[in-house]
Amino acid sequence: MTDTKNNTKRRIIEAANSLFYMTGIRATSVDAIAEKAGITKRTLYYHFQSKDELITEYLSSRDQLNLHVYKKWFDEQEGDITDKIRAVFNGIAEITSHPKWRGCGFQRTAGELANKPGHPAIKAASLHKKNVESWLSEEFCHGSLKNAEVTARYVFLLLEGALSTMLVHHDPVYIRESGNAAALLVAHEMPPEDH
Amino acid sequence: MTDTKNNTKRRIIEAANSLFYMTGIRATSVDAIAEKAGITKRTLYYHFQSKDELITEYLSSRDQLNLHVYKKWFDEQEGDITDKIRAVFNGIAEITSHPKWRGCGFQRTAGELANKPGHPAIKAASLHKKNVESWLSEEFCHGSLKNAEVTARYVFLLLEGALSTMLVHHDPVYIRESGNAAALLVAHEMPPEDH
DNA sequence: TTGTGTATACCGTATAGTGAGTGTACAAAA
DNA sequence: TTTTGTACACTCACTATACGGTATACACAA
Repeated sequence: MTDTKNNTKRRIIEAANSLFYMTGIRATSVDAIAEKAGITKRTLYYHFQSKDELITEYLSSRDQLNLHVYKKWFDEQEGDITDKIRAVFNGIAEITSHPKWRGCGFQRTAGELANKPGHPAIKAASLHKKNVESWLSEEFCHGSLKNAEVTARYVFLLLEGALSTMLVHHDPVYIRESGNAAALLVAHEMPPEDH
Repeated sequence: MTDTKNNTKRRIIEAANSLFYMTGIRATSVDAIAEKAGITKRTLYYHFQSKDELITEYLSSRDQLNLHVYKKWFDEQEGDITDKIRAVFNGIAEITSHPKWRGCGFQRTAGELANKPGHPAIKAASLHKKNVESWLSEEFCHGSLKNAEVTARYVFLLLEGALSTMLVHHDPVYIRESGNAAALLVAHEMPPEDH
């Protein structure tokens, strides 16, 4: 049945998501994923052609989910754009402080696959990051920022810097300070009546 | 002879450096390192207790080397601090555009070892990043910047963002724009007579 | 000077386990 | 009857590390 198929496939991706993220791509065996999904390895290979394909689908499945979290923090914050941007960084500071946080899955996967240029999973990571930047750019346009695109890129770069620094230092202060820098750059481009 | 010992040890670290960086930590076998160093695996284990120890020494050996490159770009650039900072980002844009560039080794190693909190190699990565930030802070102090420490952190975060973004997108434009943002934040803190 | 003990530096060969991916068979659904 | 989804048992290559053993060099006692 197609329904069963999708269900099994979803369970596999869920198991892959959890293990790839917590343990790392290379350190996670296909056996472990199959076991966690409650199926045989042979069944996994019925649904996916290879481990590489599974890696790619894992990352792709995270794209909109992660983006949605950022959007929620942004939208639910009262105030002007600097307040909303700060809210995103504060949100990140909070979730990355959780002991189960293991860095940005997209960055880490791209890092592990750095020896395989052109790997589809790297493209999935690239796409996700482009989506984050585009979203920022749109919000800044709607907010009538002067150099919306460039500013979005600055904020995006600070976001990436905050994430990768958190992975190394495990100190959320860096994320909040990154948010300060972002707010500063955004305020610099705000129309006069808002500031 | 101690001389021979150091020589062998250095050769091992050199081989480890090359393979760990190009291929990744987990994807590199101890066998491959021994072979590249031209020794037996038994000899490698005579000089190093474990693969983990080798990983740690590999990263530690890169700390001052990488920092020195940044310093050189900074020192050799004529002009004010914004010019010098831009020179650092331009230098990074150049080397990261080389086809053999595989991302920041410290970030990538921290990413691969994310499932082993407290791993000595992660501490080595953390130390290196602290050294980069401290160096920036010192330079900004000597340059009489107003909020030297905070500004150094901002620039550091942009640097990390530039490196991790380059790993995902392979587009050096991001690095130059990151340099623009850094220059902007630095200019904002410069004493009036210089600006 | 000669002999003996000990540390250094190295090699070749196991070993116990894990890795991704397959061949074949069986059951249920279409 | 054919297709679809699943399982068991397997291959073969690789992996970190352990073990047993050897050649050289130097220190000190006879």
